[in-house]
Amino acid sequence: MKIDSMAEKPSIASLRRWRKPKQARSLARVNRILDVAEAIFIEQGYAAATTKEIAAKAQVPIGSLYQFFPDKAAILQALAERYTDLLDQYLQGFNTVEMLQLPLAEYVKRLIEGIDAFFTEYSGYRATFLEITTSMPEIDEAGDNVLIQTFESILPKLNDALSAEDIEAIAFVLVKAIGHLQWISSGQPLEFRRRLVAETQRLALNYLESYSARSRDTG
Amino acid sequence: MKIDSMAEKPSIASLRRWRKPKQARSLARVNRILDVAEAIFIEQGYAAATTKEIAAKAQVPIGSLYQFFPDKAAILQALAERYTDLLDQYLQGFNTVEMLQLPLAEYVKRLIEGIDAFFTEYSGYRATFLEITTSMPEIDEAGDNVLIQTFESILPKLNDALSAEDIEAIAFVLVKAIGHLQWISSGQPLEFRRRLVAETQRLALNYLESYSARSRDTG
DNA sequence: TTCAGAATATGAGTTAAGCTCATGTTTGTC
DNA sequence: GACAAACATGAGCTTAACTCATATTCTGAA
Repeated sequence: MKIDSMAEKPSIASLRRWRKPKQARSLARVNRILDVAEAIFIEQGYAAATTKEIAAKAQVPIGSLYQFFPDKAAILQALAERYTDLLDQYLQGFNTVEMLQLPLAEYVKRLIEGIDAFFTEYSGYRATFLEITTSMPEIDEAGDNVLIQTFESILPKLNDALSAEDIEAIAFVLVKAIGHLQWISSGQPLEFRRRLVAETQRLALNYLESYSARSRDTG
Repeated sequence: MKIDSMAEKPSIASLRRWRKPKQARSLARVNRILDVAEAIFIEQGYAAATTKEIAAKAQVPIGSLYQFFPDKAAILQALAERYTDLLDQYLQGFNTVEMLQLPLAEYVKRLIEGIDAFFTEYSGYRATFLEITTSMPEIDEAGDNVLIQTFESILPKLNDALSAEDIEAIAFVLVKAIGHLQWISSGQPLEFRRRLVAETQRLALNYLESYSARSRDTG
C-alpha cells in the first residue's frame, strides 16, 4: 500500500521549459528527438553534441526541433525530467506503509540498496545528470527534496525530543551524503561499488543511531 | 612541523594544458587573463563568458590569449589549478606531526572546520569548480586523492585489524561524503551552514568510531 | 461539410562565439 | 649585431545555435 503524504511533493513539472505537443504525430516526433538526444549525449557528451545531428538522426528538420525546444539546454532538461519522474515514481512505490514501519536500520538498508538498483537499471541517468548538475542544480534538488521530506516525517519516531531544526539538518545531511555516495558509486567498478554500498549503509546507520533516544542524547 | 610522507602526492601539474610563459611580461598578462576570467566566470558563468570579453577586459588581443591557452576550457582548468594548489598547500600545512597525533575525533573536527574556513576565505573556489566538476572530473579527483591518502595512513592507528581493502573503502567514503557535504554547505546561508558543519563532523566521527577497535579511545 | 484559426512543418539564412594564421615585434644569447 | 625563440596582433575563417517567413495540416464550432 502506498502512502499519499507526499501528494503535494515539490513538483518538477513547473520547471518545464519545453512546449508539450498537442497532436499525437508531433508527440511522437518529440519523443524521437529525446531518444536520439539521449543516445548522442551519452556517446559524445552534451557539449559536443550538435542540434543539427540530433535533428538529422531523429529525421526531423532543425526548425521542427526548435518548434518544441527553445534551446539545446531544454532538450537536456526534458531528458532529466523523464528520469526524475521515474525516480520519483520509484520512491513513491518504495515508501509503502509497511516499509515505513520497518526499523530504521532496515529501512535505510533497503533504501540504499533500492537506489543502487535503480542506478543500475537506468544507466542513462548518470550520463544525463552528469551534465545537468552544474547547469541546472534546481533539478536534482527537486529529487532530493522528496527524500528529505520522507526522512523528516520518519525521524520523530527515532527520537521524539528532536527539534524541527535538528530534523531539518539531519535529513538534509543524510540525503545529500547518501545521494552523493551512490552517485559516485555508480561510476565505480562492480566490486568496489558493492563495498561502497555497504559502507554507505554503515555511514548512514551510525549517524542515525547517534541520534536514537536511548543511545546518547546530544540534542 | 610538516611531514613529507606526501612528497609524492598525485601531482596536478601533469594535467597542465596551457603553456606557461617564459618571459616576465607575458606571465603578468597570463595572470591578468586568469584574474579577469575568474571574475567573469563568477559573474556570468562559464558558458556565458566569451573569450573576446575576457581578452578585452584583460587588455590583451584575442590572439595573445590563444598564445597561451589552447582553448577556453584551458583557462578554466588553469584557474582550477590555482585553487587546487592552494588547497593542497593548505592541507600540507594542516597535516603537521602534532596534528596527526591528535585523537582522531579532534583531528576530524579540526579538518572539517579547516576546510570550511578555506571555502569561506576563497569564495571563488566554489564558482570555479561548479563548472569544472562535470567537464573535468579528474581535477577534483586529484584534490580528493590527497585527502584519501592521508586517511589511509591514519586509519591503521584507529584499528590495526583493518585490511587494506577496508581502509581503502573507508577513506574513500569518508573523503567523498565530507567533501560533498562541505561543498553543499558552502552554498547555504550562514546559520544553516554552521549547523551543517557540526552535522558533518558528527557523521564522520560516528562512522569512524564504528570501526574503532576498542570503541572509545582513539589516541 | 465547411472553414477559420490554431498547431505544426520546413530549411535557407542570420548571428556570434571559438579559434586560426600570416605577419610583425621583442627578448635572450653568443 | 645577428640569429633564434618567444611573444604580439587582429582580420577573418568555421561552425553551431538559433530565427523566421512561408507553407501545410489539424481541430472543433457552426
